Formats: sequence, structure tokens, C-alpha cells
Amino acid sequence: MEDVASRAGVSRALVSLVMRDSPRVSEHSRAAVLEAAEELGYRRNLMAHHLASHRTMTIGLVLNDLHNPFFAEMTDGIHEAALKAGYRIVINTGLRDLASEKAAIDTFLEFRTDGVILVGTELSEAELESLASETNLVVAARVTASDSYDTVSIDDRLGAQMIVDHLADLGHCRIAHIDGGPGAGARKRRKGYKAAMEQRGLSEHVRIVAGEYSEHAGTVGVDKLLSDGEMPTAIFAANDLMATGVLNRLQFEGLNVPEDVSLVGFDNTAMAALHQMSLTTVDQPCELLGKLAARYLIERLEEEREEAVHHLLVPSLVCRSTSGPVSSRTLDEIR
Amino acid sequence: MEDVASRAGVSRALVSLVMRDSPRVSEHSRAAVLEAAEELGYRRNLMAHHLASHRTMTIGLVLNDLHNPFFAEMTDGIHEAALKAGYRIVINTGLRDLASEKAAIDTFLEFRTDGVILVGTELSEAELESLASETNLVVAARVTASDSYDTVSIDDRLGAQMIVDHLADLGHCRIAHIDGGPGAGARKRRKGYKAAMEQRGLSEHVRIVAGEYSEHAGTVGVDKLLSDGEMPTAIFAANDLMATGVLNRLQFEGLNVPEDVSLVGFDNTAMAALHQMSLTTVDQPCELLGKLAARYLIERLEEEREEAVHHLLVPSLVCRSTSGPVSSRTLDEIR
DNA sequence: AGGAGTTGTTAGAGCGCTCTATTGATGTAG
DNA sequence: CTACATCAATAGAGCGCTCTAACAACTCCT
Repeated sequence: MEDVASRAGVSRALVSLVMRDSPRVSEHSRAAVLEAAEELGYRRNLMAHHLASHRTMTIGLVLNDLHNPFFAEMTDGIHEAALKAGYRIVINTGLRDLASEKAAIDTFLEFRTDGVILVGTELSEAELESLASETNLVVAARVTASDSYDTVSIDDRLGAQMIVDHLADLGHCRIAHIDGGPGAGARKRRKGYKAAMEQRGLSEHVRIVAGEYSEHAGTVGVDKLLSDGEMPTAIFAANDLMATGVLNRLQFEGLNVPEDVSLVGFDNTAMAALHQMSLTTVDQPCELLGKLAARYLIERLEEEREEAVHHLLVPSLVCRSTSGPVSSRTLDEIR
Repeated sequence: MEDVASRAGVSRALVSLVMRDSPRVSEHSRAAVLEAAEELGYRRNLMAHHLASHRTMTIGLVLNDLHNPFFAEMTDGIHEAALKAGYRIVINTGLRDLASEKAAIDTFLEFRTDGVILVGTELSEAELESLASETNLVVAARVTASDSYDTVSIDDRLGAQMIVDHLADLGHCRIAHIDGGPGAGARKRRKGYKAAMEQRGLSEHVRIVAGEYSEHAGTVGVDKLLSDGEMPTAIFAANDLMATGVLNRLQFEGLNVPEDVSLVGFDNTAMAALHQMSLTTVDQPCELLGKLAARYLIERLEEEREEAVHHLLVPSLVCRSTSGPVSSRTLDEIR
């Protein structure tokens, strides 16, 4: 910066002003500085910039799982909204694993990004609370009642209920749920499933298989369902990624979907819409969620608001071809 | 740091040593400092750290497209190798768009990450060259002959040739290629396709439709193929993501795969292996590629090597169910 | 003409850390 | 008992920037 200043024949402070697009610089000086900077290939040092200004104009984004297209779609929305407000984003992945997620967050804390958006976090509420005391925080795709950070999500519980209602309407009673384990929103989906089953008078058919938000968990889940007890006529997979694994395994086992077993996912990722999948699922307006998350964080950063916001969006069911009326055949006949 | 120092009853410099795990600190002082830091919730400021040390122990990773599972798989490999060497990674996305990619890179340059890995970059060779003069650079999934940065990739040209050979062996002559446009490796795949067609005496059947590495491009590509001229009996899509769109559209148009049209993709992403897709494709050992990329960058960072490395891996064909012998029916009969 | 404002520019302190050189304190050999 | 290492700890400069306060140089108004 010193070099640029002397080459442009001005002071270091003025170069700093030009770099920050200050309006209180004459056109003449501005041009001279920009030219000198260009010639020297000068690029400002964000580290030093931050150290002096305490701002980086950067948002840290922690995605739970890069393999799940849901997160890519959320990112689009966040990216767009952030850019529009003059912020840039930096991403890190939690690898669907608590320790890695914490490491990812630590990186951003050490980098001192202006704020952090956690998409699909697996952190406990206590951990979120303590994180919120260190930085500006928005949690997406998960709901809490905290008043120190914002949350943006769809109503997972309601989504699960819609699924059960849909399947029950088609005549299904033996509706099983492979759950999302520690995944964000998984508990609410599980609860919604249970509540809806009870409401429909299907309490005795409640059957929950432990899983997680991955394709592999779908495969394993089907194996478990096949190996012990009566096979359900419908499966509610905790998310689309898992549903992919379920569908794969069912077909591998010679079961037809939806003739023999109906299947419903959750998230409505681009994957689900594919002709080959054509998965019945619950839609999450990813881009909108992303935009809202970014917007709420930016409101915090610009100190336009003190109290926490908890924005809950209403999901909608997308019926495709993996769900159909209950079959009259039993599993034994099928085999 | 000052606070931690006074609380622990030592100097600021000693706290710094403890934070950097220096061996020249007595156990007693170390314990005292760590305790004080813990109590005060101290977290070192990476910005200041870098400013003074010129190191961040961080690698910037630019992924061309978050929606393409190929990049998620590469990331796994990079992440693992980086962590093992004590580096952390920070990700940014190019949104499959040159301007965004440049913005992503700029962020890392301003953050002064120790080095940058570009996965599937669309930058020109001149731009890559100039970037390499600013930071330590490794380019993955693309090949150049530069001697100022390393590249790690499979042999795209060979992969394309394997596809054409496979299809030609099945009796196909009218093999069309929907290309990857500005995408990394797309030119090589296009060239390999052309060369192989000529080698097989199928020059007159060479047909290239302009596309890009996206699902949508596959849909559009099929429409183009259907609307003008004779429909090919086989399609080589520039990557798996595009192949998904192609498959989708073909089925929508009532064409059976592989009975009416054979289809081959490229990348062998997890998606391609799904029972519902079962896509014939060319395998890229993503994790290995990622690991190599990280390793080469780290070698550069630790200044173990001066000259550039260009590592080219041999691809392999994975035959699944979207490719089969040429059909005797013509398109008119099908319709 | 003199005070008040406005505009463009600058000096210099300070952000939170590392790093070099230095100082004591302790041990070890001549 | 002195000379020389070795080890633990520290002072103080400096990394590249921003920010406050101050300063010229104008313009405007009474």
C-alpha cells in the first residue's frame, strides 16, 4: 500500500480510502491510485483489513453434507442474497459428523467471518447458544426457540404428518419410518410421523427404524425391515437421499414401487424430480430458505434488529409415482 | 492474549508460544496458559496470526459446481489428505460461471490462504498462469502443460475414446456427442470422441451438439437431436449430470434406453451407480484425484519441490444397463 | 474582512498476533 | 571457580491495514 501510495504520489491513508470506495476522494486522486495499484498488481490484504476494521464482509456457511443436493440448493439462495448485499460467502462442510462440523465452525471463528450460517446443524442447543455468544448466527433447516440467534426452516413435523396422511388416504396401515438419527429436523419428522399415526388410529403400526441422512442408511433400513417382522406396505424415508437408497434396495430385492411398497421421501431435491426416481416427497423451498437465512444474518450484522426471528415455512406434498394404493398381495405372494 | 497472559502470570509472547504448540515451554506454564485461555474463552485471531506469520495453514478449494456430486467426492479426498497434513480447507463455488469463479478465487487471494486448489476450472491458461504467480496453485480435473503449477486429472481424451469404442463394438455407427462447452476437460473429451470416430471409420457420423456440464443441457441436447436430422442410436453425454437430463428426456419422449438409444455418461458419480440410473460411464477415481491434488499442493507449500507435476490417471469404463447392442428398429417405427 | 462550513488529504496510533534478539537461570565441563 | 551451553521466558519491533483527529485550501455568508 505504501508502494502504491508513493507511485501515485499520495499518502497511504488515501490509498486505503480508494480501496474502500470512499466518496470523499477526488476523481483525480482516485484514478491515479487505481492506476498505480493496477501497475503493481496490488491486492489488499483482507487479514490486515479485518484486523484494523473488524469487518470482513464475509459470511461463513457450514453445510452438513456436500453429497446431499439439498445443501447445494440452499447455497444458491444464500449466495444470491449475500452477494446482493455486498457480502461474500465461504463454505465449509461438516461431513455429517459432529466433530467435523465443530472444526468447520472453528475455522470460521478463527477467520473472524462477520457471521455464520449453519445449514442442517447437528449441534446441541447448548452448543448453539454458546456459539451465538461468539458470533452472529443463523441456523437454517432446523428450529429452536433460542433468543440469541435466528432460525429458518420448514415445519418438519407438519411435513411428516402430510406424508402419513397421504399414505393412509391411499389405504396404507403398515407405514414404517426410517429416521434421520442425529440429522437436523429428524426428531421433528419422527415426532410428526408418530403423532399422525396415532391420530389416524394406527398406533399399533408405528415402526421406526434407526437411520441417518444418507443413501446407505436407506439400504440398511430396508434390510432391517425385511429381516424382522412383517414388511410394511409403505415406507417414509427421512429424506430424499435416503429414499434413493431405499428405492435402490427395494428394486434389488425384486419389490416393485409403488405396487408392492409405497415410498415417500423428504426435501424434494432435484434428484427426486428425475423421471427415473419420480419420488413422492415433501417440498422444501430451498432457495427461499437460503435467501431468508442470509437476509436475517445480514440484518443482524447491520444491527437493524436485536430480537431473534424464528421463521417457519409451510411445506407441501409433491405426489409422484413412488406412492400408490395399498396392494392386495402380501409379501409372501410377491416372493 | 494480553489478558490471558496476565491471568496466567506470564508474558504475551509465552501465550503465543503455547498457542502454537511450541516445545520450548515448560509443562507448568503451558497448563497455566491453557487454563487461563479456557476461562476467558480466548480464541486466537487467525487474521492477526497470519499477518505476523504469513501462514494460515488453510487451503482454498474452488469447486466449479456444488450441484454435481463429482465435486463432493473430490472434496472428500482433498479434505482427508489436507487434514492429515495439518491443514484445513475452505470452500467456495464457481457456480459454473467464469465471473463467479474469479470472485471465488479473489476471496481466497484476499484471505491469503496458503494455496488454492481449483477443481474443474474454466479459467484460461493465461489466467491460470497469472494466478500461479500470486499463490500456490494446483488444478484438478483438467490438464495443462504449465510449469508454474501442478495438475491432476484422468485422461479425458482416452476416456472418450473408450466410450466410442464400447459403443462401436456394440454395433453403433450414429453416435452423437453432447459436449461440455467451457467445462473442464470438455475439449479433450470432444477431441477424443472425434478421433475415435475417425479411427473407427465413422467420420461421416460425427455429430456434436453444444452443451455444458448440467442436467438441463442434457434435456436441451436431446431436443436438438430429435428436432434436426436422423436420431442417433447412441449418445455420449459429456458427464453424468448431463446424462441424467438426457435419460430423463429420452424416457419422456417415449424412447427406451438402451433398446432404442444407448447412453453413456462420464465421471461415474454415485448417482450413476443407482439402480434407477444404472448408467454406463467412465470412472474417475475422485477420492484419489482429490488426495493427489492436496498432496501436491502441500508439497509446494512446504517447499519440497520446485518443478511442476502433471499427473494423468488412466480412466476405466464401467458398463451398466444404459448401453446395449444397436436396435434394428428405426426411429419412425418406434414412434 | 472574518468566521463557519465543506472538501480532500494526511500523520500517527493501534488492531492482535509472531519473531528475533536478549536476558536470567540452571547445568556441565575444564 | 570460571567459561560455556542449554533452557524458559520476555521485550519490543513489525506485519498491512483502518480510523480518528487535525490540517490546509476553498467557498459561502453576513
